[in-house]
Amino acid sequence: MAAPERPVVTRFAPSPTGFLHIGGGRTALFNWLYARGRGGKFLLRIEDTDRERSTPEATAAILRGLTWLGLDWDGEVVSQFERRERHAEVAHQMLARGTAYKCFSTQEQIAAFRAEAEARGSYAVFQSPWRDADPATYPNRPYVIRMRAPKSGETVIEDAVQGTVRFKNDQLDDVICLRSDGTPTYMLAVVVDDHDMGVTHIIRGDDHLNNAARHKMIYDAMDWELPIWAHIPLIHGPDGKKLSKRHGATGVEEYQVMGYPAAGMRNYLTRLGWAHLDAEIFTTAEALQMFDLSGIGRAPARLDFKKLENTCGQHIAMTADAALLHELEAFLAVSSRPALTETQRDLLTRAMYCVKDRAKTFIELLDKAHFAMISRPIRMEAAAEAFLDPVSRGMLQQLTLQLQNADWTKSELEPILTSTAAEAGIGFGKLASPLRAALAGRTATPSVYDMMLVIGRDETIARLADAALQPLR
RNA sequence: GGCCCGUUCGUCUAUCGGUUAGGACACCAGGUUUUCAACCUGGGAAGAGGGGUUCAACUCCCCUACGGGCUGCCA
Repeated sequence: MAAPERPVVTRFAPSPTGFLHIGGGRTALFNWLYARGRGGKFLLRIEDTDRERSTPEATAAILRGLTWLGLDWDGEVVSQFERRERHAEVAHQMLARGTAYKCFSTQEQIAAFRAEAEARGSYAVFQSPWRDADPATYPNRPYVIRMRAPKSGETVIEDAVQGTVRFKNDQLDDVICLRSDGTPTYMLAVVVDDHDMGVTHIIRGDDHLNNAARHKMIYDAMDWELPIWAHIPLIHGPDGKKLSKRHGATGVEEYQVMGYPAAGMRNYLTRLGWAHLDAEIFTTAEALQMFDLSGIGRAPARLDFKKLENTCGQHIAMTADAALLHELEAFLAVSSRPALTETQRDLLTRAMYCVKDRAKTFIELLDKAHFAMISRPIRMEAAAEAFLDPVSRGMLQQLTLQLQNADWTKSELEPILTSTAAEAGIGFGKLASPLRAALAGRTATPSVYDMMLVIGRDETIARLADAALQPLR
């Protein structure tokens, strides 16, 4: 076990082969929470050693995704590819220490070995004939550097999530550390980088649990201090299968475009596969206080969009108006929607109090605030127009007269509306519906009082007049 | 095939040998109501199956079933 007083250093190490996957985002979040909650460092390394599949566009997309989620990293982004000399250096150190050896077996020979084993019905791991060969017999052709792994006994991983996991060493082959072209493999590169970067806690997907045994052997071969491993289960789709495109959005940025607030995403993702008693809705500051490896579950969790929406809705409701407006404008930009005009921004600010506790996404927020964003003459939906029959129009005209000199407060408006309805001998709903139609051109809106207060007296009276003049169909 | 991991309401989960198995989302019913929501009240809903260990098992052990991962000169 590592010394507990070592300052915490975590890292996120994605391969730049596409956008930031939602599962990767959660892995990054867990690492970030763990480090930041303990005054530690959170590092970012791009595992770009696969030159065929790695692209700068993917790296940029990953950085954007992390930034949107609010996961800031310490120091420069590390490129694994740029550290290849160092990896090769370590491979040669292993050679010098005798914990690795040169293997001259060709890929054809290895493939033939596997094919033969499979034909016999056995699945033996490849045993290099060069492991104990006399250097005098080395041929003059390219070779790989393989780790000299222990052949008997077992390798034990103490995992903070999975517990004690034991691997029989005869199940593990001598992993290749350096390819025949002199480039490092993932197996070597991760260990060297994590060691050099001082990573103390490796929180990653449990698809790497098996690899941890091989990683440990490399740490041991170099006499390096072991990190704490925490292998977390992957996220699955609603049907319990591995999350894929057919489940809908898999990229973090897609969620941004769908209008989910980052704080809600963080909350939801934190709770997905992690729990602290009954904590459900919390701020990031609270999450930093609570988050711990011991709260991580061992079973894969399924994405539940309904719960995501609920969580996001609660975050929108509890976010301060100014911050909400700021994030909304960022949303408009990334979702290629028109930016707010000065007037719209002003009206939206005034409308925020009556729309934010009903919206689950920024798209819904905008929709609820529709009445405040439009300008005359407003477009009238057919269902709304249906409320503007001659009788209702007469009533609205009556109402307009009363509004001319009213104080524009809810306590003043309320008796005016109720008495207008009472004098007409109808329920309040019969007045509210045409009024709503006249004010918003829709049938579903915030309360008529809120709308009137937000748009003000002049605009209210103007819209009522427009409605009265609207040609009957 | 081998190795490794997992399995509590539909979903996310609490429980860390003794609970009427709790909460949240979702769902259903009722209430409130000027629309949509929101909100309030109530309700149904779970320990994969089988063996052990124990006075006592969701909790510990084993087997089976099912799901997932690894088994590359990919990461």
